[in-house]
Amino acid sequence: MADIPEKFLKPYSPSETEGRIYKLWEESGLFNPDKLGERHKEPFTIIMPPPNANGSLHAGHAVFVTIEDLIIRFKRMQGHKTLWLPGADHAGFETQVVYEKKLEKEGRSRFGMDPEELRKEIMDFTLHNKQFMEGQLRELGSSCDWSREKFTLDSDIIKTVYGTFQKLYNDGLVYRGKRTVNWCPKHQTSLSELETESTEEQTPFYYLKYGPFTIGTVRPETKFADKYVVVHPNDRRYAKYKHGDKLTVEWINGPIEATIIKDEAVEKDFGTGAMTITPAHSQIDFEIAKRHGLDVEPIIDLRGKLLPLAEEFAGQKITEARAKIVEKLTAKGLLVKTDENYKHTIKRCYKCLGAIEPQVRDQWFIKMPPLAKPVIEKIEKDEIVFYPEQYQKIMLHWLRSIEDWNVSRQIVWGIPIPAWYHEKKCIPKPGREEDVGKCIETIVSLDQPECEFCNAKYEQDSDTFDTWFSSGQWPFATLGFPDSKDFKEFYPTQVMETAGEIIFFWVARMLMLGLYRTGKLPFSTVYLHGIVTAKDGQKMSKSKGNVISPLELSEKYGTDALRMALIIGNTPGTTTALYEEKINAYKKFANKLWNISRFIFEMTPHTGKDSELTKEDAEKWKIFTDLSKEITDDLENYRFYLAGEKLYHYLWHEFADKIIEESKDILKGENTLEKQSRVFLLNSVLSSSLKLLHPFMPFITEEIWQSSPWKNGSTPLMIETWPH
RNA sequence: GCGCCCUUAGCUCAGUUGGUAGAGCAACUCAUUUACACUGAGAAGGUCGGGGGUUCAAGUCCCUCAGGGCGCACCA
Repeated sequence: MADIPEKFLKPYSPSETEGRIYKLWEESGLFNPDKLGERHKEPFTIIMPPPNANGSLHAGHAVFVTIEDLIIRFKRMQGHKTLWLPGADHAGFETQVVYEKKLEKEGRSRFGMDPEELRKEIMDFTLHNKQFMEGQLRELGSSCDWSREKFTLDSDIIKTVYGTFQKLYNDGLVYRGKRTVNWCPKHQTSLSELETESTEEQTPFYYLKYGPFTIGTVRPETKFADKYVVVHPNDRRYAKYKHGDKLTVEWINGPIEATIIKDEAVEKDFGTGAMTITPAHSQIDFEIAKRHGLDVEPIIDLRGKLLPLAEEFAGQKITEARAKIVEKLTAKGLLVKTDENYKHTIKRCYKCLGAIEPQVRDQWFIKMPPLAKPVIEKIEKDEIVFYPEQYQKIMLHWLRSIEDWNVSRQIVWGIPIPAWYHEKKCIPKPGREEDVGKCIETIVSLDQPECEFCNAKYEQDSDTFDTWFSSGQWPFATLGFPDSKDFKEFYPTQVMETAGEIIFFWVARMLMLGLYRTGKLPFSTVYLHGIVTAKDGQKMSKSKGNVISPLELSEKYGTDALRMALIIGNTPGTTTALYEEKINAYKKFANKLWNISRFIFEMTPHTGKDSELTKEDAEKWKIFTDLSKEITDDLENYRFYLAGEKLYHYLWHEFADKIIEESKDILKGENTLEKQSRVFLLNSVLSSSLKLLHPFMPFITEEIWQSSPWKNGSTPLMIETWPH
């Protein structure tokens, strides 16, 4: 019997342990790859997906922290020079929406506020949350290098982002132009395709008399100024009309001169095969208008209200105006019939689920096909490994049908677009009178440009970048592209681990922008975890009231138990249910491990010397080392769920239930050789098991290690050598 | 429309290149000052969604049907 620390006489207490252990790691400096010893040569890098600094961490964050920390701890023990670079995301639109809700509660609104004032307020809010979030990452055991932490609004990040925009502009891959954008009338900004979602709805489909034509529409409220009627060039029903023919028709607010347009975009079999177009509020109509040089007249303002063109309906919200307009159409005898069973999909803002109102606006776009092409080629050559592998196909499918990306947002919370526009007034500088008209209207530049020819000023674009434009450059921007030591040493990184949900938003953009800017793909492995759901498989959401906070769980059951619950049963890409019974099971496991250690420390005074194993013990050792190899192999191949389960099963039902139970008789017995062999076996299995288990349950394994007789000076378990 | 995935024990899910089904939880029967009740022992539970094919051998590969989920794009 040996004396053991008193704490082993009580059940394992995470709350008395975790803070102390984290401090021990952090003070050792070993999260920083530069502080790791000689053994750690080959770099292994993970760039953390920066959590949004606008709230608490949720279960999804806990998953990424657990998986990434697991990989990093495993690689660190194997002897890699590991860098896990943490960050925080200003999360442009997301944060602005969160902040707007806060303003709303306070009875305030962002509209009418001074943009600079608003920006400052959101910055304070974000920085406060950022600090809070960092504390939570620590509680979850993150062994990331805090000395290299980055924020998406750091000046060096912005500089890199501007550099990329400038390069895209110089290469002709950026353009500014009038195009139909997804406009959210509530949030007063345009959105990318990814930021909208479609819902199917049943909407009345109206057939309206438009002169000799009958046209179909679901949106009579946009039709006031419709002066083009479009039919397919091969439609025999309308063969007697020629492209460009004009005729006067009686319309909603009186007679209107209509022009006939023939365009192949019209489906002959849909409706009557004839439609009028509203180019200002429909992408397809806009494209038709562009092809034929037609007028584009706005009908709806940015708040979703009808413009003066609508005469008596002006100022009304489109949703309210529709019924009244239909009433008027009916009264005028223009309504032919209504199909009440028509189903179509409409786009909605992914945040407020309000209907998107297409608007034609001047916006910045990035040409995506040229950026996607080289990435597609690399993926086809298997230069990236996807876990789960079906995401390779999903990614290729998306990249092959990619569309240009609207990167300008009409919100203040973000990185301002470095574009400058020439003032309207233009008085030539003395002596440059003959250069009138040569002034460059738009300049992309970091600094305020000066006009060569006149005294006019350049004003900066008031829009900001889509957050994902800057996040898409995160791996090389955080490492100090292009010249820093870190960039040269740690780029390209090894693994990108993130939520499957943001594969297009983020992963695809990082691949494209990373390859474009640095010539190399930013990572060689993509691991995508699924959504964490409640026990019944329902998505966690505040409105359902089934959200469970990872920090509360970690306080109640211990971080290690939470981590195990998040790893085991969590295969890449699939949803994982997280619930208290499951976490509790691993809390019990932590205690089991605690008592295994207590038994061994108490009953088997460690001699510090290797002993010869009996034939029986050698067999047991062989079984363990085989398992250890299997676990290493599982971890190398990202099968964390399997490795975790195997360790759990072995330690509890083999080591504790069988080996330790039978050891009781051996240790009480008289056979010295058998006893020495068994003492050596128990110590060896436990010390190696703690190492194997450390990436999964870092706190308790480190705590036990610190009390163990085989501890190597002050070296934490965190950098002990991985068992071979 | 285009694409991806799922269906295995009551529940949640594993099952890596085809070798004859596993874990956790729940439920059942015992044990009860044990390193640990945050426990142990034991037993029970599945024709692997249906059908067909390839094979000596299929939960695993191919085809097909049914049910479910997801992504992308859509005609006013």
